[in-house]
This record gives sequence, structure tokens and C-alpha cells, in this order.
Amino acid sequence: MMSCGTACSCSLQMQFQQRSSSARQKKLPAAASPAASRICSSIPEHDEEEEDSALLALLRAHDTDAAFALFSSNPDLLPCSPTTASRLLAQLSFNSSFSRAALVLQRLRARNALSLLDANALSLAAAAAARSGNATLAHSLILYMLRQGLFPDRRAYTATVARLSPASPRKAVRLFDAVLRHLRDRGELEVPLSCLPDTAAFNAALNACADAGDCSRFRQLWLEMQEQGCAPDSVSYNIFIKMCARLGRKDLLPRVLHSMLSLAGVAPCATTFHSLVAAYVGFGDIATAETIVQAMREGRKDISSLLLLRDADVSTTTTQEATVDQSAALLDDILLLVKSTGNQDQEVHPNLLLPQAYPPNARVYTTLMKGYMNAARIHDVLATLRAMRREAQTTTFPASRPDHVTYTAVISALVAAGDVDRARAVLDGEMAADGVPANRVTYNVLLKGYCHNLQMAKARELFATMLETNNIEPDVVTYNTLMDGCVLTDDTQGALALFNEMRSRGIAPSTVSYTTLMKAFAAAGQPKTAHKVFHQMQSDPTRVKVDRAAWNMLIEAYCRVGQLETAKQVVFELVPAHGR
DNA sequence: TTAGGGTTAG
Repeated sequence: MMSCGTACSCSLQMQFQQRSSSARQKKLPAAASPAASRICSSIPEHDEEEEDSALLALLRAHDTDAAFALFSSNPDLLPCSPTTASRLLAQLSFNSSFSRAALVLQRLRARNALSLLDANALSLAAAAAARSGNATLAHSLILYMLRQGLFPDRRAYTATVARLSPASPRKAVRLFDAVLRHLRDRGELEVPLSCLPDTAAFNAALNACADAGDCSRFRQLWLEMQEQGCAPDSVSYNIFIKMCARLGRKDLLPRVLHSMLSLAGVAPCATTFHSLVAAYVGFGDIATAETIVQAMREGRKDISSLLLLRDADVSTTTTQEATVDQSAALLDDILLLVKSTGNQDQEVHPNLLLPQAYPPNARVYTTLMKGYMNAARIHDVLATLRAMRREAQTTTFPASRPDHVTYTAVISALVAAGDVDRARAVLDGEMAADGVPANRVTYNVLLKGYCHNLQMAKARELFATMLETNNIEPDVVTYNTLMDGCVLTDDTQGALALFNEMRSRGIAPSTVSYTTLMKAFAAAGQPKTAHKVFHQMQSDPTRVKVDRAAWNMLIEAYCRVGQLETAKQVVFELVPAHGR
């Protein structure tokens, strides 16, 4: 665990801090740096020292709140010693809301004083930034540390890679690579143990590769982690399943489970089966997903051989699928490698059993429901809900009790099937009876149902219930949905009013909000107003991305009223912007 | 510290 800087009892941490401060000294002698002299000239010297020691005293007394109060009450106050600055940031990052730590960083940066911070404080800040959802800041902090020759703690870069991955998986992979390179370049003896990657760190990077669809890097990392003594665990294998799913390698799924059981000796976890069900659902193979869920309900331990046998049956009866992408073929290699590095004495058992039973939980069932929904099998969605409630009541599998996500999935399926009344009945009926509260997403789905059914009065009534009776704050999706409802009912002014209401609530419009508002004006035959909205989107301070749909909407607005020349001009404007 | 169910446009 990273030290918060308050105790420093761990000798390794001490060693680490000493090393990093000597590195800093080499780079930036505090007295000679122009930044430092500027800071010193802005405040009388004795005051600065006094304030610094007052701050340090509070921090040493573990009164982080008081220290922050002192810091924030005086905008000119800047900790001038590395100890105070690092300690302030470390303690705020460790046990306070991140916005406080961010303020300290902001002020230090504005005064060019980031070099006061030691590796421990920067690592804690990066981890806190990642935890609070600020992936960009966490990313910059880790890169800054690398540039300064400091070693980020593994928890810091693991959290950062994980937080970057969903939106920018390639960036996440690059960051992890940069960290590995940095560690390698410094030689192992110098690197503090807490900075070396562990299985969790590699898992975060593997997951980023899976998100990026980067099979070849995935394979390298899989090998590299083992070279570094980090054995893949069940999470690694779950990510492997996800990678197979992304690359269309349905054929590998039974082999992954088999390899983990027989050759690597890794016990699956509940999520392994969830991942498998999700993968099969993604392939549209509901029958196999059902087989797994049914086997889980029966408490069977032979799921691995069940899948292998099923796979063998299917291969003989169906023609081979389209040729496998070359990079995806690398995954075969990994399974072979598992074989060669695994326990050679252990016999490959065709009827390998799971170490325990894995009863299905609400997540597994909800994933199966998604499969039914995709196949428009609404009766099976409802049957699954009934089965879950029955199972939970008979207490065989309390984990299968439907929760708010399950109910939202059911309501979503009913809405997709065009049955809003039934969807509403689930909200007021089963959901209420089970004491499962609806959340914003549930309401958003139902609102979409009413809007698509052109029942705007009902939509507005539900919107009011959501806000007033249940105190659920709307979000940008809520407003986009309602605005779209207005467009569908030719209510241009209504759409505009909602757009403004959203902004007055402090909710930032998204690209979809702008496009929907443009759609309203386009439908009303007002291309110029649509164009104004487009300009607003381009100059939005929250920097929404003007995407293809927005350009298309603008072109359509002019085409609708027969202004083809203006539409052409827009196209010419678009062409250089998109390089076509 | 990593995986894994539910929502918005064109």
C-alpha cells in the first residue's frame, strides 16, 4: 500500500523518497531556479517560512482539513519546502476529496513549483485523480513523473491505465509501455519494489489491449507478465475471454476455460462465467449462453467439458466460419503456451471438473436477457424475470434477485418491443413490490418509450414524477430523449425550451443535444437557425466534438427546403475538414 | 488494483 506520507514507517518508502529527492536536486537546485526565486520574491521571506511551518505543523498533526483551510484561505500561500508541498498533496490525495488535491496541483503548477513534489505525493495524486474519474490529469501526472526520472507507484499507473482504457485504450497501452520502458531503462536494483508491475497492473494493460483490439500487444504482455513472475489469474483469463469475443474467436472460448482449469491451474471466479455468457450473447449464440446458465442453475461442475463437447458437435455440423484474422490467430499461440508452461505432470482430463459450483447471479441473468432482447424474444425476457424472482423467493439462489439493472433491462426490452404500457406496469408493479427503486436510467428508458410513442403528455408527467416525487436529477440523456420527443411531435419550440432548461440546470449539452436541436429546426424548415445551432456547437466551451452526424444534419436542413447550393457549400466546407 | 448486466441522434 502506498504511504500517505504521514507515517513513512516503511523503510522502502523512505528509501524511495530519499532517492527521488536526490534526483530532483540534481535536476533543479531550488535556490537557483527562476521559478523558485519568483515565488520567493512575491512573498516576504519570513512570512513564507512561517506559513510553511504552520502548514507543516497542521499536516504533522494529521489535521488535513485545517491545513487545507489555511491553504485555500490565502491565494498567495504556496508551500515553499518540498516536505510541506509533498505532504500537503499526499494527505489531501489520500484522505480528502480530489478537488482539494487538484487545487494544490493547480496552484503549484501556476507558480512553476511542481518540482517541489516527491514521487510519493505525485503517485498518490495520480491515483486519486484516476479514482475520481479525471483520467487526463492522472495521465499527465504519470508522464510528468517519467520525464522527471521519478518512479510512479504501481497503484498509480494501474489506476490510470484502467481509467483511461474505456475511452482511450491505445493511450492507456502506450502509457503502460512507457512505464515499463522507464523501469527497464533504470535497471532493476534502483527501482522500488512498490513500483514494479504486478498481476493487477498487467491485467489493466491487457484489458486496455482488449479494448483497443490490439491482439499482438496482448500476446506480448501475456508472455512478458510471466517472465516477470506475475502469473495470470482469473481476471487475466476473463480479459482473455473478452479479447476472444472482440476478435470473433468464438471457437476459442471452450479452450480458454479448459486451459485455465487443466493447465494453468487457475480457478475460475463468478465473473468467468459471466464473461463467457456475455461473449456467447455477443456472438448471438443464445443456445450456448442458455446451456451455461442452465448448468449453473443445476450446480453442475462439468461446464468445461460440456462446452468442449458442444463445440465438437457444432464443428461437425456447420461449415467452417470465415477465415480468422491473422492477428486473432495469435490467440491460439497463447493457449499453446499455457500448455507448455503449465504443470506438465497434470494430465489433460477430458472431464475436468470445476472446483465448486457457480450459481447464477443477477448479472448473469441480465446478460442472458440482453441476448433475448437482441433476438426480439420478449417472452423469454419476461420468463427469465419470473424465474429470477421465484429463485430468489425460494432462497436457493438469493444472488439471482432482480435488481435495478435487471428491471431496467426488462423495461428496455418492453419499450423496444413497442409495449410502453407494459413497461410502465413493471415499474409500478413488480419493481415496486420488490422494493427495487428506479434510477435515472430506468426513467430515461421509459421516457424514450413514451416519446417514441408520441405520448408527450405522459412523458412530461413521468418527467415530473421523476424530479418531484422521487428526487432524481435528470441528465443530458434525459433531456436529449425529451427533445427528440418534441421533434417527433413537431414541437420545435418545446425542443428549444428543453435545451435552454437543461443549460439553466447546469447540464452541459452533448453533441447529441445539439444535433437533436438542429433536427428540430431542420424539420421546421429553418435551416438558418439550424446553422446557428451548428455554430454554437463549434464554439461550445465544453468542446463537444462536431461529428459527421452534425454535418449531415446541417446538409439535410438545407436540402429539405431545396437550398441545394447552400448545402453544397456546406459539403465543400466539410471536405477539407475531414480530409476527403 | 484489474473483468463483468441497463439509457440518448443520424
